Amino acid sequence: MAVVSRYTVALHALTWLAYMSRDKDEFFASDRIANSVNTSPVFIRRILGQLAKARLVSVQHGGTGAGWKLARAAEAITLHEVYEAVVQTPLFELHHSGPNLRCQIGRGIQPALGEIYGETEAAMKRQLGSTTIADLVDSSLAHGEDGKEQASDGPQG
Amino acid sequence: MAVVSRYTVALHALTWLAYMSRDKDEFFASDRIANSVNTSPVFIRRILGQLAKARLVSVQHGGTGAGWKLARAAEAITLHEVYEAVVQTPLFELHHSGPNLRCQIGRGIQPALGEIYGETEAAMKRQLGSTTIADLVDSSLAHGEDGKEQASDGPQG
DNA sequence: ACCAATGTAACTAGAATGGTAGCATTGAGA
DNA sequence: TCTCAATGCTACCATTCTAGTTACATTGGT
Repeated sequence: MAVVSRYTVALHALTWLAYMSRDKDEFFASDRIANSVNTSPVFIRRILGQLAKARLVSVQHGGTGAGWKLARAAEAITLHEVYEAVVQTPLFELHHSGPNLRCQIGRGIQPALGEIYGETEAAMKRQLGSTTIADLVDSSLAHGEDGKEQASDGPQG
Repeated sequence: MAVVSRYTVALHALTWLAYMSRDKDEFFASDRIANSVNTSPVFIRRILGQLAKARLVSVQHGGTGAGWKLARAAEAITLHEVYEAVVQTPLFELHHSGPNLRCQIGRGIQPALGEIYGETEAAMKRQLGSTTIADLVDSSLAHGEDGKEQASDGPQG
């Protein structure tokens, strides 16, 4: 498999928040985000909680206007920051059970792979750093134009 | 989690085969490779079978000298090729259950992410393409120098 | 005080990974 | 032709991870 869909959900949530914040600057409940992403509110809250720890979103716990909103302008949040906030595990896994250390190759393969895996993950993150949530909003709106016939009850679906 | 350890095992196996082939050009059994990687021969055979389909290794099915060897020089096998041979799933997962298509963002987010994910995976593969199995052999040997005291019963240990 | 919303823990179903066992097949060598 | 070491393949299992669900305590405007 691959990078978990948690990352996709995080990006979707942030993109949705950025889009909704264009009209009014308020907090939005996890139910509404979950509705757009088509998942459970608890799952959304778990992920947004991680984004809040990374200071990418602000949270309002109680009261009538409780919910979430971006902590910064969408132009100032890169996909790389979101990745760091949501994904903790390294991109490449090493051996489940360590290699045989009595073997010449087995002794050196892990540090050798560690270097290469590190460079590769860095290249991936460099690419993610070149896109922002604002870019994602624009791109999503451009791609969403086609199927307009299904739009019915507003942007939050 | 991340890219499965299958990829690490594939690289380890190829590196080991490249190292062993420096002395004699013969086929090596999956048992010996499994011993260095510290896993089961069946798992090794599953992975080497994929590498054989991609024409990266040759296989000898029966007879006394049955086993595996590199199909090309180690200098001519890039880590990108190994990745393509072993990993079929995309690097990033999209929504488990598709997003809400009645939402403006939900309608456009998947194609938008598809573009970005494609570019990111391409950047990762570009980086992997800059390293060969021969590089891995050299790097492994350099890193393995330190713990020489454990070397006892030969390189396949 | 009310109550809408979050935070969090526990439990579950489903999928994926890697290990194990069994058996048919291959093919060089005696 | 027979032997036998090795692969190919299938089925099954334990473990782990993901995401969904439920439940309940907590927060904090009104």
